[in-house]
Amino acid sequence: MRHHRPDVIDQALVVLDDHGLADLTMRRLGAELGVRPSALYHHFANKQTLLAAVADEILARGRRPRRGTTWDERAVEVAVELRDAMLAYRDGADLVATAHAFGLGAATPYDELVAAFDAGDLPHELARTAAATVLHYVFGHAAHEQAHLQAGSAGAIDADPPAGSDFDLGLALILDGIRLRHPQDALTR
Amino acid sequence: MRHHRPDVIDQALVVLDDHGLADLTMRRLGAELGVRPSALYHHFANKQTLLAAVADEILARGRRPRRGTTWDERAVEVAVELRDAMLAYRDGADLVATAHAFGLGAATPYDELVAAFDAGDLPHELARTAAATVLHYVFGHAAHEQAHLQAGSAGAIDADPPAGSDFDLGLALILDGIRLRHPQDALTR
DNA sequence: ACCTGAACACCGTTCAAGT
DNA sequence: ACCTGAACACCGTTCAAGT
Repeated sequence: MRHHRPDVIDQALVVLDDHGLADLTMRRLGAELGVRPSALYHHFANKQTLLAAVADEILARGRRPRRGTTWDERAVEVAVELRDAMLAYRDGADLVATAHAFGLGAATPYDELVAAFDAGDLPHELARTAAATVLHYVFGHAAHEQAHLQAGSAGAIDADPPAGSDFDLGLALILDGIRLRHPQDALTR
Repeated sequence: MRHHRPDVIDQALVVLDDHGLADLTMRRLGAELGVRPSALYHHFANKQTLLAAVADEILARGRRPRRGTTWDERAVEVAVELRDAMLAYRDGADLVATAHAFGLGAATPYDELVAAFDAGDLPHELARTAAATVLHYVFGHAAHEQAHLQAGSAGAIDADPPAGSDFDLGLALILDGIRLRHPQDALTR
């Protein structure tokens, strides 16, 4: 059976969701495709590149229409969409955050956030910092929450209770900090 | 040569700083200690536990006296100390953040942040969310910055310019969001 | 208490060669 | 264009046995 790039990505998502990021190996992925591991290197230069493509696919599958009209509504939409997209796959947050840290893939959420803040007439440097701040928060919160979820089913971890939906509260808190620095309608809400 | 737990941790920090987290393997660490890899399992149950101990040591070495008097000054101090501690070792942010996500080690910064916010008479649930938000931001920002630093010397990564010291701006933004929810002196500054 | 020796069950990656 | 076969240079972990 001959495969193309998208087939490999699709199967990688299946392996990821069924067995987790640690078990998403080139050898296992090859096996599930009925192919030798070396065959994967025809489609991707290395594992890191493959993972970046998988991260992008996770974000693409989570994409949804924008409904908000104001700059802050749109920023929240981007953040929530990103979070939901990552949580839809096992270890999704870890995978997407790592790919982003490496500068590979997952650039669009950042760009969309910057665009939202730019549209809000924030000074551009503040828009970039605000976007990075929101992004780091969403990545960190999702990764932390997901680590605890997988800990529930497996062993390990004793720490604090599941983060649950204090996500919204933390996000609102950051957004308020941003609104405070908004030239016009500061805190008009 | 016979070693004790602290010797192993010290050498692990040397390997980490010299060669990075990816090269911090049980086999390499054993070799640098003049010992078989299996000997390390006398001191630590597994690699994850060892890494958690290394993360704690990084934080312990970065500890500094508290000077601030107000709750928000102390929160900033904790955040900056945490960031500086992680940046002091190669891949430090990645290591500490991962250990924290796994619920192993690195619990003190969170506890200290909660204590600071509690001292500020914030509702306790808000204090916990605020602490988690700051923590996620610090982890994310430091890990991202460090990934770009190591990218400068190695290959890969094309993305945005180094985050530099917009760290303070992002942190101030979050702190303002928290102050907004403060019962008394909201925005007294 | 701390370590060795030897094994088990894996990894990512390269590369000539096949169809 | 897509894949095989075979190899290279590694991993973490276990466990009986040594001192």
